[in-house]
Amino acid sequence: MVAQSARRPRGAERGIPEATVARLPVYLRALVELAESAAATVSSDGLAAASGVNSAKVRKDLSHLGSYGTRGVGYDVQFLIYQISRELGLTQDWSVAIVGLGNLGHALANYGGFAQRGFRVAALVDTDRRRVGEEVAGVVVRHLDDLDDIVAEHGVSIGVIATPAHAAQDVCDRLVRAGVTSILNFAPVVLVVPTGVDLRKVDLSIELQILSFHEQRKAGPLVPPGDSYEAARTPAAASS
Amino acid sequence: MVAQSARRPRGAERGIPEATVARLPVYLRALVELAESAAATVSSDGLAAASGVNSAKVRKDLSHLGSYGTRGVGYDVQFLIYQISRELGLTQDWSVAIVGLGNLGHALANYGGFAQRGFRVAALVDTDRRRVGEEVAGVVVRHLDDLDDIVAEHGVSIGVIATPAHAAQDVCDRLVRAGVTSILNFAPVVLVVPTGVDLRKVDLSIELQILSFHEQRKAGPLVPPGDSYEAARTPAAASS
DNA sequence: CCGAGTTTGTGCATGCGTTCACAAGGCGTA
DNA sequence: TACGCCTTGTGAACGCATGCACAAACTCGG
Repeated sequence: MVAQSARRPRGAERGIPEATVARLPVYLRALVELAESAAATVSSDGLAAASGVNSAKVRKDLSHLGSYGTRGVGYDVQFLIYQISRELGLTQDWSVAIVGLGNLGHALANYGGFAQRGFRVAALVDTDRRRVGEEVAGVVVRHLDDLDDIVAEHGVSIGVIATPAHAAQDVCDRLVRAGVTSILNFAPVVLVVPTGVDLRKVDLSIELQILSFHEQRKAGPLVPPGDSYEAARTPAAASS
Repeated sequence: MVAQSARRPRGAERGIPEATVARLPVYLRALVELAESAAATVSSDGLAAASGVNSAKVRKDLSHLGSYGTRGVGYDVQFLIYQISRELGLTQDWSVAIVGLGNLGHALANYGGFAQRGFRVAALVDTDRRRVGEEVAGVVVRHLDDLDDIVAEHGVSIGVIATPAHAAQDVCDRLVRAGVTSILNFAPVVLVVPTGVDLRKVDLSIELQILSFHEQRKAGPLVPPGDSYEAARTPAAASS
């Protein structure tokens, strides 16, 4: 799903599986909670319970970072928090630009979870002249045409796209041209990026459709497979 | 990630792989766009390009639904739209309740992408007495304590949790008790649900952390692995 | 009716991710 | 120091997903 990131053929050294990377933030959150309840160490079983996975997975995941546990004891909570933070690149701050200030863009700009992890919302960008100049979450909204300057000024490396679908690819291209190398896309559209740029997507409507699939299975399908197409020429999804 | 959903040991018949289910909504969106540009048929290559995957995957995915293509021609766009919609359960409407009307809850309530796919935002729920009674996106906000009635009234089967983390598990329990069997969680916390309830999560902060990991790799790690822990006893992540 | 061109459907090989199960290793107590 | 207890780290087996490559099957033109 994500682009590449240099092949690293040598052994286990330095090659962390993508599935593991996706779980590290979950462990990190669980560990921070444990630290708050004054726990000094935690076993793979304990961390597994707090993260909603099984303990074998926890141990294998953590083993990719190095041998940071102590047999018979567990893992030092503070030390593990530091190691995971470092591995995820959270020991430095990242500047984020959010493009598109509709409902979702506003929500993201005000979302507290970003700043907590070292992500600074450095810039807000829109094309609507009425929104430009306005202040949202303490940041002044600027125009998309100034993107190159904005990215350079703040050293933005991560861009968040919260525009309507039809504008997303253009915004994406502009972000890439301005020098942004990681993009998080909320627009319901497939984006194309050049090699070297990482792209992740969050699609609210797709999540609901997956739930719908399983929900239907629970009740048993109402329509027998393959049938009754002619009786319903206009399917549920009719517009873009 | 999702709970279970009855084992179906028999052959290829009726057992659609989870990875395929996750891609069907993407195909569906691409097909609807193709239909708008008046295309009658599409090849696996064409659909693959529009969906950002490769054509072998498209063919294998679609083969799980049945043999709906014509060799030498491709797939009938309208027919495929209908078949995927039916498989995903989108030929019926689903009632959705959104709990928590902060910035994100508002954004979700106003998000047009839901209604388009047959998801009706039937109810908005909050605990803040000042918000109860208010109208958002044409729906009156009601109190969490009335959840049982609300779910029963509207036949809600899907719940969306957009509350702060500390309230999420309680809200989740209440939803389950009221009869909701599918839950989409936006709160940054690991939820526990009984067997038979499907749970999916969207975590904005985790997505950024994954991007951060890859971003760091591009530049080369600033801190040599395993070192300098003592110099930085307070990691980036310090609060919940 | 035939042959060239096109595109599906799928068997097979490969790789990644998960899980089991256990040896290796560290701690505490006597 | 020695022994028993606990937990990590990992080898190995398994299962799922991906992608290749090709036979089967359909269309169209002559």
